[in-house]
Amino acid sequence: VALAEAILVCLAEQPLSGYDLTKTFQTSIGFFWRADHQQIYRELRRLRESGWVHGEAVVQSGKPDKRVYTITEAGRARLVEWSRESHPAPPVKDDLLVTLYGLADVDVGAVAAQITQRLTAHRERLELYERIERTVYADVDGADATAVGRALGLQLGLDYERAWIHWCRHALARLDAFAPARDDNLP
Amino acid sequence: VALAEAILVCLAEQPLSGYDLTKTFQTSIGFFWRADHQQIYRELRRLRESGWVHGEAVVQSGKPDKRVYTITEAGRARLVEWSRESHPAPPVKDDLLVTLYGLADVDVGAVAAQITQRLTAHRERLELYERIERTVYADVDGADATAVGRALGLQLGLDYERAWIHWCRHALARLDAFAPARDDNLP
DNA sequence: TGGTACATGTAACATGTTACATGATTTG
DNA sequence: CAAATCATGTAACATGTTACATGTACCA
Repeated sequence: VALAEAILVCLAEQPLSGYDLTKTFQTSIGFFWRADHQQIYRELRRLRESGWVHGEAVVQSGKPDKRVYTITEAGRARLVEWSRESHPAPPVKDDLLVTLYGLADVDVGAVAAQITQRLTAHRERLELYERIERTVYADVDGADATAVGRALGLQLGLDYERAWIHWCRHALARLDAFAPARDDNLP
Repeated sequence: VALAEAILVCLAEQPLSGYDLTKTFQTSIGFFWRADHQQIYRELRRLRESGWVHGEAVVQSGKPDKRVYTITEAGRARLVEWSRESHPAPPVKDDLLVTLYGLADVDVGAVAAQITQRLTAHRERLELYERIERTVYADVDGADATAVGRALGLQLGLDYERAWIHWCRHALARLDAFAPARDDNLP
């Protein structure tokens, strides 16, 4: 039920087309909530029906026409209301942890290889966040709500990636002692 | 596509009924993959059709009859195959972070209150994990695959909860400086 | 000539959630 | 006497994923 509100959050900042939203959901807000264009177009239809956004066709030359969506007053009200509702921590759901749980019945070498993959991915993600930290949030401090909120989001990302990196290293050491790694496990 | 395999992991250890599985998915494996009874019964039907499990009706006296599921050889093979596939990190999806992203357009006090709620929940979860650590995994060290896998899962849980607790405290301090807390924000 | 960016959608399917449905036994 | 536990399921709906579908403009 939160894709609707995530879209409203984006539109509260500025009017955007479905295409623009799709890109936003791959980067900025995408760090906290993922959605692809199919979901976004479907949800925009509903938001229109609910009266939380309205769309205007914009004719462009050289490019296909687009439909730019703007949040309505009802949409803004909905957003504030939603922020007051309860948002419990989403449960962890992770295949890798399931393979670990069933380690006796799976390929231990393959699991270790997967953890190595994760380690790389988390390191890359951390570097990305550190770059963002240096470039975007280098100065802001006593700033506006948006800056504070995003700096906190970034901080969580940094903490999160560091915790995972730490764990991956620990897990690899542990698994390696248990079943020494061979390099032929990867597909 | 992983609920099927999560069920197979459980059944690889021991035969279980749908009801038993439901309970397992609320605790042990439930820390890594959540599912309710509706999903489990639906999936068991498919697993039966795929030939990965077979179920036997067990007549009980005093209690309703039950259907106990056992993993087949094909099921075990599937599990090993699955463990060799790629398991990329699941994307973060969290309402609270969306409210933070849109902090300028929501109720800041309510967001702070939500973070307080989270802090409490993560502390409780951490205590639970620490209890499990003391009681269940106090001794095991050079042990079998299952023990190693579960100890690693537990370690991740501990790291994860600690990272969140750390962040919640930081976030509350930051938000408090920005917009001093009032106690009337909760519903 | 092929790839990427722009731009919007539908259809089918898989997965997850909420509600409904039934009924015995045990525990407080 | 009410609630929880045991035990299994269906139905409807919401959400997420994969594939299909179309067409222009620009760049190498």
